[in-house]
Amino acid sequence: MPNLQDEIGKKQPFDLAEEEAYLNVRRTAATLESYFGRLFRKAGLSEATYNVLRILRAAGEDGRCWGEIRQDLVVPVPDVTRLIDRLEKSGHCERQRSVTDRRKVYIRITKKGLDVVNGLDEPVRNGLQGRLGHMAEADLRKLSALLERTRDQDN
Amino acid sequence: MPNLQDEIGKKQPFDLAEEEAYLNVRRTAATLESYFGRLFRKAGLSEATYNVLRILRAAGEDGRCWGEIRQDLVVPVPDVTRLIDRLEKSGHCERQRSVTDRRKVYIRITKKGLDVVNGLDEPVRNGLQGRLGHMAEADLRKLSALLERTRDQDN
DNA sequence: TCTATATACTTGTTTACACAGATGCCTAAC
DNA sequence: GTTAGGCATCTGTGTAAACAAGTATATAGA
Repeated sequence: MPNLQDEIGKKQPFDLAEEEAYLNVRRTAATLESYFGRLFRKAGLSEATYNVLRILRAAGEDGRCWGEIRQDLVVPVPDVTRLIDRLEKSGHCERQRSVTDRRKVYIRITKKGLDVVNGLDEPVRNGLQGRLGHMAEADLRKLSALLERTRDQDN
Repeated sequence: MPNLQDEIGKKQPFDLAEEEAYLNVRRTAATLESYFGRLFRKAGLSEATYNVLRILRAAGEDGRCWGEIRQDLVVPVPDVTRLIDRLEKSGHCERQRSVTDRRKVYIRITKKGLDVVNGLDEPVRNGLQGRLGHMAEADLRKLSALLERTRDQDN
């Protein structure tokens, strides 16, 4: 039963519910990121590159262009170009300039990239269930709903 | 009403409640991090250095040593040494080797550092209320409780 | 058609992160 | 008092993030 107040050795309870929520979000994210980051690294990926490969897998043969990938990313990344540079260099994806609009570059996943993401499906699913599966589905949905409300005030 | 499924252009709804929760946590954290990161950068700090300064402010005159700071950080940072190097270089804190145990290094906040953190109290509070204040306190506490449960299965 | 502006992406550069291994100091057993 | 082992912190090195500025292509108005 890790309570944040104890975890970080805080003396007084949180006065502001907003602050408590903020810190809990950040800490939980860091915990999950650390776990899945290790998992991805074993496969030679970072969380960001893994997510790009998932986007490319979903896009299929058509591929997806720079700006779309940038939009799709759950956690925004400022430097998508070099992230794709790395994936291309390691053979997980390939670039192809659009013929209709030569500014655009379409990116497709390769066989190698597909194999890597597919191979991660089961570990990821197991990881999710191992770390979050102890909670009832209703509580998880409730959590998601509250987090979405947290983002209502965007900018 | 930003729904994650729409935000990232996902076609099908999430099959796994765990995955939905995971992605929501990550995205919400990134959103908050981005907002407060900008706020801290205006004052010449990163989120990590700001948090260290808060820890040092709470420690007062006694200061706090490397390992304690590392423990206290809400979001773990592997390289606390150079983080403190930077804070020392910019004059926000100072090191002092312990006399009783010369392995330990106590770090104290300086006047300059104190001024910077104090000056951020109000903007941070405003930011928290601006971004999360639209939610009822009960919902925020509920959110915190659910997030803490998320971390029950640790490691 | 020529130019201005917007769009899509790339490159440069500085700074920070991440991991492994090294150093210096303390504690306690022999 | 000497040595073994552990602890607290630092350093080296490669990789990635962050921010700003640049290039090439397209679009739209005079």
